[in-house]
Formats: sequence, C-alpha cells, structure tokens
Amino acid sequence: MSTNDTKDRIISAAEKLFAERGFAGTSLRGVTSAAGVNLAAVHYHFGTKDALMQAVFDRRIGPVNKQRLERLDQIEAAAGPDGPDLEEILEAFMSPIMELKRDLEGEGMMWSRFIGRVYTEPVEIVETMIRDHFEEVGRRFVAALATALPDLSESEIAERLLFSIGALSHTLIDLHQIVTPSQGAVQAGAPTLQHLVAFLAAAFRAPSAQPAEAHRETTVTEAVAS
Amino acid sequence: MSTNDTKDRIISAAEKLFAERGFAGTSLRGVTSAAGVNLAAVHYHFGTKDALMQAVFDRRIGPVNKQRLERLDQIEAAAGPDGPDLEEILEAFMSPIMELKRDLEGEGMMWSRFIGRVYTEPVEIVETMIRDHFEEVGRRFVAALATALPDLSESEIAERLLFSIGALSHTLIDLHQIVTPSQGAVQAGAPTLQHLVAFLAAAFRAPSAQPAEAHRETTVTEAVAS
DNA sequence: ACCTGATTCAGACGACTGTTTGAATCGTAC
DNA sequence: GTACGATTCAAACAGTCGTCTGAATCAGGT
Repeated sequence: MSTNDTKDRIISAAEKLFAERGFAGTSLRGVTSAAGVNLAAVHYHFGTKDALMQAVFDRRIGPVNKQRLERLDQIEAAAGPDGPDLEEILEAFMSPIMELKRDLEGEGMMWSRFIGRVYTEPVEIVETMIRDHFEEVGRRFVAALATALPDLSESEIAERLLFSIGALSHTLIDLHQIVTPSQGAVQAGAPTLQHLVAFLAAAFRAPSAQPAEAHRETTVTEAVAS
Repeated sequence: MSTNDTKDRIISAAEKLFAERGFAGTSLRGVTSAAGVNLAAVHYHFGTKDALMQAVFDRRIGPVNKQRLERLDQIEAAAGPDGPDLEEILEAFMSPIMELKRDLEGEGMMWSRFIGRVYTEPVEIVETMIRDHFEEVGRRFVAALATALPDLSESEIAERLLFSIGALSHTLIDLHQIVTPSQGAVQAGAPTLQHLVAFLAAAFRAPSAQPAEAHRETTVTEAVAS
C-alpha cells in the first residue's frame, strides 16, 4: 500500500499544481513537498516529469472518455432511427467531466480545472496525449452529431466541436466551481453545465455556412483533436 | 532609433515565444537570442520578465480594444432605436484581433496566438493585465448585447460572453492560421471568423434559462473579465 | 577633440531546475 | 533473526533560471 499511497499522493499534488500553475510553471520540488514525500520518489515511481504528467492525465482521462462513449451508446440505443437529440449528445460529451468532479469532492476538486488547462498547455507531450486519447471519442461524437444535424458537413461539425471544446475548457479553467444542478441548490450566477449545453446546442443548430453540396472530406480527428 | 529597435525586437521575439511555449515555458535567454540582442538588454529596457510580458501585452491590446470600442460606436450610431444586430456586435468584438493579424503579416503572425494564449495563462500578472484592460470593453459589450437580447439578464449575457471568449481564444491558439474572407480565397476547412460569429450568434439567441424576472445583479466585469 | 548620457557587452551572482546516486530503511518470507 | 527486494532518504550532479554589475561602446552636443 505504501507504494500506491506515495504514488497517488504525488499524482494528486501534481494534478492540483498543474491545474493552478501549468506544467512549465510547476516544479517537482513543489509537487513533492505538497505531497509530503521525498523528491527522489518522483524519479523512482515515474522516471521523469513528462511521465508524471502522463500519469496524472491517464488516471482521469480514461474513465472520462469511457463514460462519454458509454453514454453515447446508451442514448443511441434508446433513440429512434433519427438518432439521439443534439442536447443529449452534448450532455453525453460534457457531463462525465462534471460528474467525476462531483464524485471526487475534496482531493479531486482540481481535476476539472486540470482537464480544462490540459487543452491549452503548450507542451508537446500534452498535445500528443490529447490527440491520442481523443481520437475515438472525437470520431464517435462527430458521427453522432452528423446524424442529428444532417444539414452540416462533417468538417463543419468538427469545426463547431472545436469551438465547443474551447468554450468548455475555458469555463473549466475559469470557473472551476461550476456546478451541476443535481448537486443541490445552484448558487445564483454560477454557470452550469446546462447553460453551456443549451448555449452550444443552439449554436450547433446555426444554418450551414457552406453551399449544400460542398462537403469536403477530412479526417475527423485531424481537425478536432489537438 | 537603436533603442526602439532593440526594444521592439525583444518584444516581437517574446511575443512569438510566449505564444508558442507560454510564459513560464519561455526563458529570457531564448528571447534575447531569438532577437539577436544581449541578455542584459531585457533588464535594461524592461527590468523584469513580468514587465516584459506587460510590454508585449500593452503593444497590442490597446489598439485592439480601442478598435473594438470604435466599431461598437459606429454600429450603434448607424443602428435604429433597437440597437445593432447581434451579429454586428459579435463581429465588432472579434474582428479587430483578426484584422490586426492581417495587417501585421510576417512578424506579427504570432499575435493572434499570443492573445489567445494570454487568456489561459496561469500567471498572476497576466490575469491582472486582462482584468484591467477588459473592464471597459466588457461593460460596453455586455450592455450592447443586453439591448440586442432583451430576454436575457445581464448575468446570463456575461456568462455567454465567457463561453464565447473561451471558444475564440481556443480557436486562436489552435488554428492560428484562421482566415478572414477578405484575405482572399478561404482555404477549405479553415475555420473563419464568420463561422465563429455565426456559431456564437445562434448560441446567444438560445432562450433564457432563467425565470423571466429573476434578474440578478452582478458587476459585469467581475463575471466576464478574467 | 572632448565630454556626457544612453546603450550594449561579457560575465557572474545565487537560486532553482530535472535528474541521479548510494546508502538507509522498510516489510515480508524463510 | 536473517536475508532480500521494495521503497525512502539526504545529498549532490550539471545545467538553466532571472537578475545584476561594471566596463566598453556608442551617439550627439559643445
């Protein structure tokens, strides 16, 4: 247990500091002293700072993306031949992040801020991590959105999903106290996931800007995941 | 002239590197060697790294915000008693960044990426800079949007403007080759400012999520600028 | 030619960076 | 209790960081 204890304490402290100060702005000494462990423990358990970032990322992103896909499976199975509603799809994409946050309380409160920041980190290894993990999720959700919005080309959907991820990640960084209604009384003025979903759903329904037949072919994840 | 020459070369090099690697990820030695000047020139002309960031920020944000307000003045003067269209307001907000970029070509190509990143920098001085410079712009645009969207409360508008800034900054960071149509042929698949404006205009028109009379009072810039 | 203030220069300051070492300590199986 | 692999420890590695110094170089006015 002592292994996992030290390892987890390092990961949690790193998650918090990466969320607050970014990757380059966080020192390993800051992490280990916040975690109450020896500096060399990072090298012993992870090897390098990059590998630590990878571990922080892996601990959370796996479950989130798994849940995203499960929810998408659920609503697709429950939907008629036209597929799920736009709002359902967006909620399947966004809410796993919020729910994970609620489940964690305390120690994981920084998670949502971390995942928001991750999307903007100017560090090569982070960009690679996101691309790799987002590939399947991006493909599935663009396909689902394409069914719900038959007037839009796939490249337009990918573009709008990019806009949406920007809005989501910025909201996560900025207002990490973002609240889900099921969490109890929504404090006045706190942006909720529902607000963002409603906002983005209306945005996705904007008419296509392209001539009707000019559907370009692009690799979905090429345009979306980065 | 030699003064301004060295000073400007440092600022331009810093702008580029801050845009690519972030503030904490950029060293002054990297900046000065990219600028082809002596390391101590930073200390001589700016004093500290924080002050350099301030100078980089100041060189661009002033003109952008000035132009934002000028355009808002223009469209408000030209509009009827109901005020300008939603799309006009959003374009007044977004396009100055794009046009500055077009005007600069070459050396300033990194500007849009820099301004996008600035909104996500986890550095205290940067957050302060944004808050200070955004105050008037935020107040004016929220007021204009409130006129164009009378069904929304000010706090809802501020919230949606926050979402929009997230979408904008993420797009600027991610796809700094974003193109304005007036720049010539739009390459297929490149997100344009027009796409983002249309996307966000539809989003702003989403019906209010609040009970009609529950308009909360908040300082606008408190909720928006950060 | 000389002075003066502005600017640039090489070099160094101490502090901090990620990484590594080898010995000390731990828990566990014999 | 003793041996052994896993883990933790203090200490140090070489390198980089932001900052600063004092001398050298420059420009322009007298």
